[in-house]
Amino acid sequence: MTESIRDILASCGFFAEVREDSLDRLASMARRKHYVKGEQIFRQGEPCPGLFVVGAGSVRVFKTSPSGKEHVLHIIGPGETFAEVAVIGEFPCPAYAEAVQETSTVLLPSGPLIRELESNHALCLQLMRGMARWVRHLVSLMEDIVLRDAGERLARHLLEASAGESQPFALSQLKKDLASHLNLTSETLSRTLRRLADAGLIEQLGSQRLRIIRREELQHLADGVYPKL
Amino acid sequence: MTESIRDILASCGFFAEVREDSLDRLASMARRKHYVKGEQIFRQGEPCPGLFVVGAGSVRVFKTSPSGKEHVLHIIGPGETFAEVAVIGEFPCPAYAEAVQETSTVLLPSGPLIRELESNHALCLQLMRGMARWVRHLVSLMEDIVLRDAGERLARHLLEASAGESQPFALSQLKKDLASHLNLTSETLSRTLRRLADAGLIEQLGSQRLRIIRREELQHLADGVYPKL
DNA sequence: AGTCGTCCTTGACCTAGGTCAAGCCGCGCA
DNA sequence: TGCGCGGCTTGACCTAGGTCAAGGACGACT
Repeated sequence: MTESIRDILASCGFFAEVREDSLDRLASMARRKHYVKGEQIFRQGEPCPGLFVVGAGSVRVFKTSPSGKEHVLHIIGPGETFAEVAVIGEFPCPAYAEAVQETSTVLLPSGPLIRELESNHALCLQLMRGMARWVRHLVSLMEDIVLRDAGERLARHLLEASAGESQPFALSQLKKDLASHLNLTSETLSRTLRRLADAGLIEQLGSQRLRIIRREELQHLADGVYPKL
Repeated sequence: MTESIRDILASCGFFAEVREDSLDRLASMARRKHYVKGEQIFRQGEPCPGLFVVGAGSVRVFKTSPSGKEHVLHIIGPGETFAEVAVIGEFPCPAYAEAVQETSTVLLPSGPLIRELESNHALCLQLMRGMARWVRHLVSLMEDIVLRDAGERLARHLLEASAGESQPFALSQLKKDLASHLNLTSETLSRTLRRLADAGLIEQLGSQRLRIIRREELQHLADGVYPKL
């Protein structure tokens, strides 16, 4: 819990290949920020304070519509970062961020970080690759939302979240947040899980854990080959 | 039409701040590629040939679902680039690309470009900023699709496409492609345009041009404040 | 001028998924 | 040990937008 700034930065993929001395420089410009459950980290439209690295806890990044609906873009866990895009593009926060639980982060303030980027080529390359991954993820999320129905979307998500193995695993977020991420209501998510369970493709173990029983068929469903349900 | 490779690169925002000598290096590694109307440029899943810069014409970048539906991510016009993300992330083409019309492009092959990036800091910064913009655009498209209804989506698109002024302007793409981009069917797009026209917010001039009449109200509609239609 | 091939428009109908309402479950707290 | 509250489930109903089908407009060839 009381990891040092250095430790948290080092645990983050973005800074994996950065040289020791520049890691020190980054650490010296960084501040720790701590948030209680439900606390707002920043609001859409605010100037972006900098790049956040999560040390412990998790953060919900989401957008809202005028009518009050919200869409969670991403849940960020330990070792992951957020707001990097706004820092680099130097535009205001494009979304809201809020702590799901008690969360500790490291903040690399925009100004110094941008200056560091001007001179630190390795860091620049890293961030660029990180952003490329983020774009790919976004595009694939969009693809899901636009091209697939609820069942296919959910199947794809479960396959990815289960990380390959057929052991029971925990959803890394509340069902309602997962539903929002997949652009579903929690009611529909609930019903869809039920159908998968009834068809014997998965098994629900309590409300946060589940197990994939017939990975093969779930994969077919995700690919849209399966005769639906 | 027969602009030089240099000219096309120079016309592209990405390379605006790149020094003369590295622009020369880039030009020397580049090849021209020319496509006829409807020709495939690359297919999803193929290794990415490199970064494309459009000189003339336009390119449709889209994804398809197993069931055959397609979603156009972006229409790329002169001076714009595509496939940069795949080059930088070194993953396969994440979508299909196809020439909408007769199109000429410059291709900067992946290998040499990546090597150039390793040593060219200015180029690296440029590409990073370009990607940040692309992420912002993607997020805002997603926001539209997920949080807004057909009317709001269309209103937002029109306001953006009209580039501020109240002059008549041309849609930069076929209506069916625009519909797909906004995740609508062309039927719904047609009906929605009709409603806007009936309400006197816009005027349709032929099938590719239109004019915004009551920008104010269109803006309200886009913002979701307007009492719908 | 005629014919074909796109694209666009319009109408009638349908359905995936959202909305609303009720009840249940599980956990933290007194 | 009971209470309250947030999250989850289920059912009944509704609607935005998709699907299907039938023209209409317009340009590119012959």
